Amino acid sequence: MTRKLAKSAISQKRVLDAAAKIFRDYGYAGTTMRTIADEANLKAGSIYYHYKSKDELISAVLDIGMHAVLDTVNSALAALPADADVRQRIETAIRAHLSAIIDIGDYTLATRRVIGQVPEAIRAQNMRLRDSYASLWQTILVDAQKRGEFRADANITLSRLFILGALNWTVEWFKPGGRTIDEVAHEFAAVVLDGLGKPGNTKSEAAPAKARATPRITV
Amino acid sequence: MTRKLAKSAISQKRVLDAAAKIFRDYGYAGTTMRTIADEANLKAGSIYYHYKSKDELISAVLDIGMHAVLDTVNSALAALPADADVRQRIETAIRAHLSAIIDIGDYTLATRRVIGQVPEAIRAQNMRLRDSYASLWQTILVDAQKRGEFRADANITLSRLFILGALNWTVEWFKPGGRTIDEVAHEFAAVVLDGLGKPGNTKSEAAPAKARATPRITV
DNA sequence: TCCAAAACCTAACACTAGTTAGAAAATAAC
DNA sequence: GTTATTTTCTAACTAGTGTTAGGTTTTGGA
Repeated sequence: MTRKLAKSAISQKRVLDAAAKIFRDYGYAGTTMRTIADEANLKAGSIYYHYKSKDELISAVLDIGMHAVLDTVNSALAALPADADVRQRIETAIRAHLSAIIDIGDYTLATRRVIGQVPEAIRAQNMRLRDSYASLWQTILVDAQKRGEFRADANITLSRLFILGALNWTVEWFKPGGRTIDEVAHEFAAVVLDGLGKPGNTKSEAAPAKARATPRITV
Repeated sequence: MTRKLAKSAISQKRVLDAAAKIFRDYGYAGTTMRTIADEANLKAGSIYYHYKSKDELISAVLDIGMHAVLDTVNSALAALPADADVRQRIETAIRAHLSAIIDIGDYTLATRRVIGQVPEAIRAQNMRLRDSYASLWQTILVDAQKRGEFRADANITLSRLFILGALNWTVEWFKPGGRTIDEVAHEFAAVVLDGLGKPGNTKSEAAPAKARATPRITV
């Protein structure tokens, strides 16, 4: 029956690339099949030969975007020597993450930008990947703490959320042509590992955190 | 002429509240005047008695949301004793920021969620406020560094972007009923000031950062 | 009670959305 | 070239968009 499988794959890729770019720029609801079609140099109706709905398109973009981050960070870590210390691991992971969400393509950018506005069903489907990625970081951090290279009282889960949040938000301000990714990654790693405070000046648990006279705002 | 100024303000507020909530849930393009109207218990056409366009609505929401963060953090800092140390200032600012974007209402949430997908003209208008807020943090951090309470080699601008990114991303994972804001703020402040590494183990500038054998990913 | 201003609603406008059926063009094996 | 298959386009449909003009109800002071 199927005598050929043709270059359908080529324009399917073209459509997907266009979709990623447009989703990134206009958000989920703001993206139009006709805009994607323009970008991919065909007509809106033709998209449906490759993808059977807008939701299937965004779904594909999200999967690719998430996998890109996961795979990039994973292989960057795998390429490290076995005896790499925490600082190397953290900075490498940060640099790989930033590279993925900034340089590798529009997929990761689109993913970070639209993940909050996509239909619930699609977001749920993307959750497994997000969880995998979270686990990757959690493992790095927990291991480091077990090996005694982190403060014993550090809350790893909250710290991970803090770090990944900062990394993800980078897409909102990073402009190519300014700072390099290496520069940013190095400074971020410094904050994560050393903090801003002067070494020796740390008194995390001894801080007068509970007995202050400041207003509690709303909470 | 104007014999009364009436409770127009009341339903104007009702419309605005509804708008904030819907914008937060569905994004800019995904939000419908009719959906907002439903939430505010009136018809779509009636919204135009209070606001003359959808853009004016989102604009109002953005302004309020941004002001809420700015004012909350500002007054929390002002309420601190004059001799408050860096740790107190940072933790207070973090707690106030988190309180604002999580508790004070849907406005800040909507602001954080849609700021990237709003028409350029509106985003530009909101920039002044964003810049003011950035300056506030920049001042705190620069002052601390001048007073010698921070590492001298810390890049304040990048650190500020790191911190604010992490704080802003909180809206993506924070669920009321789980961790308290105080808890999160305390741990975040600890990371910012002390880092995750063990005190005394810091070697930020002496780190073998440039001469590693790891792949540079794409960059 | 009256009445003008305020607040809201109805019904529609012009437009655009995602999607589809069927025709047309491009493609590749024979 | 012939022909079956793949790929694209055209043209439309329905549903929903922001917005508006004009009418209706509500409101509160006289």
